Amino acid sequence: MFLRITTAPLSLPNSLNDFGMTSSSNPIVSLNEFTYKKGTEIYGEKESAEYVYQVKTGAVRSYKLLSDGRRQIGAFHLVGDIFGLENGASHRFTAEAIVETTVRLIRRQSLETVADSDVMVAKNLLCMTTNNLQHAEDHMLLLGRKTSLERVAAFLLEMDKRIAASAVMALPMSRRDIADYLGLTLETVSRALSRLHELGVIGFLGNTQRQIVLLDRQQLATIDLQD
Amino acid sequence: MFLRITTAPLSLPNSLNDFGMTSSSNPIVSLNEFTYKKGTEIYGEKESAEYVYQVKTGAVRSYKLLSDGRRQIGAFHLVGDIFGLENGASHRFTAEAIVETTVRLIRRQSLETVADSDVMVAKNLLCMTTNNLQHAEDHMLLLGRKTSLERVAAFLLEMDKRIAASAVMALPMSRRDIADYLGLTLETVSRALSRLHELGVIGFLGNTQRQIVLLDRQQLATIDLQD
DNA sequence: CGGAGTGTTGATAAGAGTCAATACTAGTGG
DNA sequence: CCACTAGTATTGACTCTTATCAACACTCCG
Repeated sequence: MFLRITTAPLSLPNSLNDFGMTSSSNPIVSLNEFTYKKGTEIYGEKESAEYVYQVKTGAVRSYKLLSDGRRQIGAFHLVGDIFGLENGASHRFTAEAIVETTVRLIRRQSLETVADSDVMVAKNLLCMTTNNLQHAEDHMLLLGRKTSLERVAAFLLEMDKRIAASAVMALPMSRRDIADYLGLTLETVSRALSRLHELGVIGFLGNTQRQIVLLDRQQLATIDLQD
Repeated sequence: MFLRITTAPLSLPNSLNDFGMTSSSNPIVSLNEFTYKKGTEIYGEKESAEYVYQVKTGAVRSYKLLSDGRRQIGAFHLVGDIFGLENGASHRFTAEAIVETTVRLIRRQSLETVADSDVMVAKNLLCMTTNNLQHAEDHMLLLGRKTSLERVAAFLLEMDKRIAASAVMALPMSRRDIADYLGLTLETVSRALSRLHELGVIGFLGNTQRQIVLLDRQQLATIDLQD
């Protein structure tokens, strides 16, 4: 197997805090780390949801498949993001590591137990679910009504908000991943990026095609029509 | 104004129960009814969310608009459905009555107050939000990856589950509404329905085009590829 | 260096959109 | 009650965006 198991330090970093747990409210929640190689599955659709995950390093894609192989990526999970949070017992997406990825694991059951008594934790669960819902709602508008250029512009702006360490954005995902996120083909994504390049809105850095510089955020925002 | 205001009977019907409230847990939550005429707005996007709603009779569409008028309907709310539940302070959709519609109103604040103390209510809020999330996730797959025929088939099956009083389904919404829900044009929806009619999968009842009979659910499910 | 994986670009096809004509339905008022 | 009208639905002809198929280029590894 490709898994490397390590025990987390006892001084909690920030994952439990993200659920609104204070050090006093819950002393011991199983907290481990796993590392997944590029392209490996973290969990499958309809598998029982035993853990909730937080990305420590790397990037993850969550997707659904139709029976003939068509794929729709519902979300990308980047460093710090929590994913795999389901209310029912089973996962509604398949999650895969896009690149080598280390995640923190929280047992779902321990989380639920705490939520039963701690209203603060319960509220945070609701808040996180609501954020996911809001993202899905915005994405429905993109998938249902935006043109290919608008979709790619929206994608770049979203990633800029979430990744941009500096002016340059290092995308972990391939053109195919972007296409399956935006409901397009990889060729259409490539053409849209070329077009934005011609227009002087974005630039490519170095010799890789995944390092993108946003030269004109203003114009990108104009291309991506807002609601 | 088009509003008719009535006070609800003191014996709670089922709306508060839907939030997990027992008669003992909370005696008084403001509970009123409003009636909206066909086509009128119940609330607008970005308006502050003062109430949560439950459809008593009628039907509601929730949608987002792009600046140039393109519309994406995120959900239809039918009898019994609760909508307008936002975590943030403001609505993320515009809600309109599709036909004359009566709703029950619950003050958002009173709901929040109860949720702070009553874990049961908080859990029900989470559960409802999760159901909305699940619907949005499934709809992303439809919008991103399904063909027009698959979308219309999926729509009919969804409505069949939710409306079908008998074998016949009386759709409250127009072809345009269906189109904006499925990310298509009304012409494409009409053609898909005609095609399903030719194929003997559905039938039209009486002299209206909105009464549809599902003649072959099996084949409909085959057309709508599942994940 | 070689080969697999990834990305770009071009030619063509197909599905859905647009525009337009017509039919059907429901609501209005004489 | 019927005729008129506005709104809604269907269908056809044509266009356009995006998908598909294919060739080629680049990059990252071993």
